[in-house]
Parts: sequence; C-alpha cells; structure tokens
Amino acid sequence: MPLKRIADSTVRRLSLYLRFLEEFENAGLTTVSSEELAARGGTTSAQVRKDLSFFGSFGKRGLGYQVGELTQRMRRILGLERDWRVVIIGVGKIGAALAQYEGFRQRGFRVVGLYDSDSAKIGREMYDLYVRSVDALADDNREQPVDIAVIAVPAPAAQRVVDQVVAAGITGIMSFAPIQLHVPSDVTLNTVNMAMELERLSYALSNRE
Amino acid sequence: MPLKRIADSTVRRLSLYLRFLEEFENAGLTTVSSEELAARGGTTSAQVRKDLSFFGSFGKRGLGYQVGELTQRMRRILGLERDWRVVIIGVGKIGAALAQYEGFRQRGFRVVGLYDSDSAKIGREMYDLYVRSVDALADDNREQPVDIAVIAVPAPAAQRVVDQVVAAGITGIMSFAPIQLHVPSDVTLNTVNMAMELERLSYALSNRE
DNA sequence: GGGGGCTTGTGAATTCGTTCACAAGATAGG
DNA sequence: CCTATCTTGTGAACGAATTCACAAGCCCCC
Repeated sequence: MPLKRIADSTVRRLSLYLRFLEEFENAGLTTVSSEELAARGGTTSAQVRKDLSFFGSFGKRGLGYQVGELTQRMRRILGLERDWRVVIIGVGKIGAALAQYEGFRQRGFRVVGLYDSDSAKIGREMYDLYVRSVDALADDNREQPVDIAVIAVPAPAAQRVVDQVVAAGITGIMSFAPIQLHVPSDVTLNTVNMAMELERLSYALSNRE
Repeated sequence: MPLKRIADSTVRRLSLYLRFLEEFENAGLTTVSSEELAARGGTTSAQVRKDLSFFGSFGKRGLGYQVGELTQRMRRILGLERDWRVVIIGVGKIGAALAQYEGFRQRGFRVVGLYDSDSAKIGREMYDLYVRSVDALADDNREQPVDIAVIAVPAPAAQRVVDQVVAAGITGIMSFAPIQLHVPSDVTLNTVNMAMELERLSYALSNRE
C-alpha cells in the first residue's frame, strides 16, 4: 500500500494513534479530529494528517475521522488483523516475563513455543508449553512455521542464537539482548536495548541545566 | 559540554560505541579507527566521527582513537561515572525481572527501593529489599533522595503513579507502561513501549516485498 | 628529514522529516 | 441556495540529520 518507504517515527506514531483510537472507541465517540489525536500524542495536527496521508485519505473535511473506520484502517496498516506465531528463546527472567505478557496475546502475538539451551530447563512445562532445546528449532519450524522469534538470552549467546534462528528459516526477530546483532537482509530485526535506554536516560539527567 | 542539543539518535549510537569499546578493551586492543567502530555498529565512519565531534576531538589523525581513553570519555559523556539511585514501582512480572536485571547494576544503576500498591505484596522481602507502599514514596525520597523511578505498573495505573513520583520530587523516570505519559518539563521521561515495538515489527513484516 | 600512506575532523551538499499555510470539500443554519 | 465555519489533505518551506569530500595532521620507513 505505501508508495514510498515510511519513516520509523511515523510507524511509531501510528501505533500511538491506534491506542488513542481504541480509547475513543471504548468511550463511545464516533468522530475524532487530527487536533484531538495530536493533543493526546504530544504532537501536532499537521503531523497526524501527514502520517495518515502516506496511506490514503481517511477523513472528511470539516468533520474529522470516523473512529471505528480509522481504527480498522490502522490495524490493517500495522498488520494487526492477523495472528502472529511467536516463539520465545531463552526462558530466564526476561523470557519468562515476556511469556506471560498480556500485551502479546492482546495484539495477536501467539506464543507457541519456548526454547532454551539450559538442559535443566528443557522439558519443563511453563505456561502451558514445554521448553524445548534450541537445537530442535529448525525441525519444529519446518513442521509448524513461526513468524517471529523473541530473543531473550544473555548478550554473549545472542548472535549465536540469532544465527540458529535465521538458519531455521524464521524471518522476524525481536531481540532484547543489549548488543548489536547482524542478520541477512531478508530477515527483519527489531531490537529493544534496555542498556541503551538506561544510558539515554543517564545522559539526559547528566546534561540538563 | 555539548554546545548544541544532541540528537537522540546520536546518544543511542554513543551507547553502542561504548559497548564496542569495552569489548575492544577486553580483547586487549589499544587503538581503534572510526571505520572499525562503524563496522560493528552498522553505520559509517563519517557518522562515528561526526557523533564524536559534538563532544570534542578525541582521536589522532592517521592513527585512530586510544581505546582506553575513548572508553573513559564515553562513560563521562553518558553520565556513567557516577551511581544512580533507582526505585522500581510495580513488582509484577516486569518489575521483578528488572529488579534482578544485571545490566542495571553493571552500569551503576543501584536499585534501592521497591514499591507497589498491592497490599498483598507490601512488606514482603524481594531481592534483599522490602516492598513498600507507593504512598510512602514522598517521605522516603525526602529522607534518601532517589534519581530515577522505574515505572512497571499496568497501563491504567501508570499516569497516576507517575503523578505521585513527580509529586515526590523524583525527576528521572523510565517507564515500561505501554501508554503516552505526561510530565512537567523539569522531569526527564524515557519510555520503552513494548506494544509499540511489537507493532513496529508487525508493520515491517507485513510490508516487505 | 622528506615522502607515502592513513585516519581524523569538519564545512558543504544532500537527504530526510516536520511544520506551515492554504485550497478544497464538507456541514449547518438562515 | 448561499454564507459562515470547520477540518482535511498536501505542495512548499523549513529544519535536522546524514553523507560526502577533502585539507590537516600523524606515523613510519627509507
């Protein structure tokens, strides 16, 4: 649908707009203006309109946007109309927290597998799933392909695990390892680097007048 | 130190560079070029040099940078030469995972308090700390000021908790709640929005050819 | 000690993202 | 049906961030 490449910042804002729209929908509102969306998201109405304009024109001049319709459109644009099959690799503290994370399920991210390399954990049942060996990933994926692998292993193991994930044929990766990972260009990688976020905060706190 | 406002993207990269520098240091290397740093970080050498140039000139032409010295400088720039006193608010799954997160301690972020509003949790000992009521925050902060509050409560409670944190006089906030929070301009807020990150991945997966 | 080979630091050029500003379309009311 | 009012959608202007390109400096070796 989008004619040119969409900026990362735009996609992030779309995600915000969607959240607000859902709130508006729950509140029973039927119509919303770019100005109202902007106020909630801490941005400007022009920004909202420009963001939406990359994907089409969804509003009515003089009136605004239909909440229900726009919500639907946002969901489709963000790829949230389908379910995504997710496996979590590394069931330490972060992995365990993610496995139980409600936000996953709510947005259609189905956790269908847990993997670890620690033999003490392999075979154990956690959250209705059996933890399996990372070595089984390729075979498992052949039988029942998964869309996304969540990497929640310690930094030193992360690149190796990612290589296994890629070799298994999984092409979507969400990493929580605090390092820079390298993947082939046909694999989509999104990293949440907590260490980086902490340091960003530390920088900001150190440099305010 | 920095003459003009530094872009967010630059600070993020500095954080990456620091990680590489530490690796190089551990590997016993004494010298590194912008080209080598760039290769690791998936960027360009010009970008590396430009990033560093905002803060001074740390290299030697023809030679590169002294690993030890540059590491030191990066630490100072990012505000990592001191310790930060951190409290975690909300000891559910995410809060608990964070409380044990090694990356915190490693970078000088000392978890000195745990808070929750659930009376079943208040008073319990977790990870060498007693969970306290959020209502005690203001008094506690007066006695022993903290630098950073980590928000790990459910979305509907987050803004209320943030208001309490602000009222208590804490001016650094790291939030993991998947909503847009509003704080006064003298408070520094950094949000890690997992829902947004998931949707970003979902978007990327849906829109590749 | 002079030349060759590297690598930095930085203005200039370019690309990318945001903001401005306004015509176009929609509604409502007289 | 015409006017007043509102809000969208979008080129154009602006500003920010990245990339280019090269002079300046440093080291090594002959």
